[in-house]
Amino acid sequence: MTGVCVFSFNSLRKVPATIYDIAKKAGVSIATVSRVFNNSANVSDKAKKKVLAVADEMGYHPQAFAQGLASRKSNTVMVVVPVISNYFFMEVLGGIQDKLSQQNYELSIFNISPNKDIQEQVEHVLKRRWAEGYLFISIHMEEEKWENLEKYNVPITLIDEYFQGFDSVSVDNAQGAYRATKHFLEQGYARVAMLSALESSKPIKDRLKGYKKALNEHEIPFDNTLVVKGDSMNRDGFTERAGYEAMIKMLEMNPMPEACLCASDIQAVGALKAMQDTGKKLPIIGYDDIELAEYMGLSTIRQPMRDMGFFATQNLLDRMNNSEKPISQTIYSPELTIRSSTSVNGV
Amino acid sequence: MTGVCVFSFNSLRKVPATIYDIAKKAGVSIATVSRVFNNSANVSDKAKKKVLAVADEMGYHPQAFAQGLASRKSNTVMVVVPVISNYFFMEVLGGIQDKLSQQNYELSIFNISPNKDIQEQVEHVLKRRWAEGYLFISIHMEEEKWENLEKYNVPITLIDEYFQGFDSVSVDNAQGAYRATKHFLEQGYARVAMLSALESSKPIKDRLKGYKKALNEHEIPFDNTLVVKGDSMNRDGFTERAGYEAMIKMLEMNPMPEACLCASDIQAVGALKAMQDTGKKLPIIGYDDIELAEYMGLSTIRQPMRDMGFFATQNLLDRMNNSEKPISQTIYSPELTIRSSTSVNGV
DNA sequence: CTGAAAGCGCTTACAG
DNA sequence: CTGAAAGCGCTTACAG
Repeated sequence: MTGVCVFSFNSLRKVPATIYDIAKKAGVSIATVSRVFNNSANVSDKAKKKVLAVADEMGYHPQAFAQGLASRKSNTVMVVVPVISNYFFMEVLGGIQDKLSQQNYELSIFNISPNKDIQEQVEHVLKRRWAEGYLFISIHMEEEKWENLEKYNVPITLIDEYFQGFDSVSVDNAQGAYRATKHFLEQGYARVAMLSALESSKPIKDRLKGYKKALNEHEIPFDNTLVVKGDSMNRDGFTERAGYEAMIKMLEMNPMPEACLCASDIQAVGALKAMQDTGKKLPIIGYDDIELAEYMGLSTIRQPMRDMGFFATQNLLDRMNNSEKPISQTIYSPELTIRSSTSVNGV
Repeated sequence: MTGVCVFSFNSLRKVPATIYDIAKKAGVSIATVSRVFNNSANVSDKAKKKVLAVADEMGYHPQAFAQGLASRKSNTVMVVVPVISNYFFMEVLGGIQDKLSQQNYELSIFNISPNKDIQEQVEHVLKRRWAEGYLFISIHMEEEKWENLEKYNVPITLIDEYFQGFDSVSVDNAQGAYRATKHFLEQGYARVAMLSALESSKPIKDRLKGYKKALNEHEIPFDNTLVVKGDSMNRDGFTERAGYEAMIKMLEMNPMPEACLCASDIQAVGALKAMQDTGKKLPIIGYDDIELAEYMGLSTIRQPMRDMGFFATQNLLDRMNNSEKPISQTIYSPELTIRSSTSVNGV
């Protein structure tokens, strides 16, 4: 019954070695073992080798939580997001990882539930002191609520949101919508529609401003009926489905809009499908420039999502190392990329 | 200079309250405070209220690391992935979050770097004992290496990988490719191509098997030239670009393949673009059924990514609560979803 | 229901 | 270069 023996042997080894075990076996003090693993201070080569050998043999490695408590450093960066499964976050996360992988930090993710009070959840997270620094992606709150977070005195960088008390990295949403609308108006289209999403969401609010501004410059009165959204409102309406629904509505209008600016590429994909299904067509511009956009011939407003994640993380790490660093507000300017979806022949 | 006063006041509060501060101020022992926050045991209503009031006033909340060390529970689930910014992982992650948000666990993410030794990285992560349970997504290793992990005696669930020593949740890749190929063959196509990716990647290997099996059943000899991949190999070639490149190659073949099975929807998107750019066309089937597929009219092999994440997490939590639970291997059967990309008229 | 006390596994001045 | 010792902020039997 060798199998059983092996098993019980494993069971005995269940309790992992601690720094004491290593110290004893290596014939040194725990302080020395600790120093070796922090490859800090000056430890004799001999001691170091011995410790490493014993540690390897016993499969020892310092336990993160004990280290964290004793050193008062968690070595963790926490990303706080509203929903995880979303193109924008995925790209931003990619950038965050690119930066973080160069360092030696753990990455934790905290999902803000849309059903509970945001501020409460955020404060709860901060109070636990799980991480040394926080990246908030697309978390939108009123000024006073952000202000209220300053007292935690912990490094925070905002992505896709702005508040003067914290470092932030965002894109000028109004500018993006303005450029897209302007483009259409300059092409001679007058009835330019906006394929929208949840009105109360921050990006929509800002983009609506840019849309109106462009109309205004061309002395075209704002027409509320030209701002259309779908009925499906999961993910605040930033989905293929919602885009499809909205475009169907537009195509049924009489007269039809002449051109359309979409709140996201993903909605634009739905919109393209709607045009295809109905056989009707109008030029559209997306928003984001996700990787797919190029392959779908979708004209779009480019947001440098990956760069934003990378840069924000760099910024956060800088602040973690130097809390006196002046607060920086970085605002990217989105660019219009023209592809086939804006041409008269369509896709 | 009120502003300055407020600031210095905040600075003084920099050191967060501990359980001792709360205990003293509430006139109870630290044990009682601890009990209140673990809403465990029996604490008198009076004491509870008092503690909670004081804690709220001082902005106190137990510190995660200290709790973790003392209780020997990290309350964390760690997801180990090769790349973070990828459609498949994003969807699986979504499922994981769906499940985890019902519980009270932290989510950590560890990125395996493709440049370093996988096993080493994995072992390092386990040794740190950061999490109570681990979800490995698309991490592929040889049997012995997985075996070697058993000694850590920690709950692990594999997603998109199989090893008999751990719980696993995967999809039958051979089966998926088999079904897609079979579909084409039954339609009467003989020269069915496979738009591939990095040959050494596990899913590609398995899918190639299914592809061959179907050919074999129809007594069609395997033709290596019909297995084509792109030149861009980032993300192992599972990108729009690689799909585009591969399809261009196929369309230049003489004679052209009659139909094509793609290794992922994202590659299929690139392939569609290639067909459009060249004006040539052949029926294709994707793989994954990402949300976009429906809107692009892409026929595809459906993998229940979100479900897999959800189910795997449930499985992991179960094991964390009961290490005696028998090992379970869950294998999903992928289904073929027919849309317009397989019809003769194309998309 | 409650408290005193030991312990979780490390780090880090301090003294040598 | 090295060790003894205090401390990080909690949890949890144990005894009452």
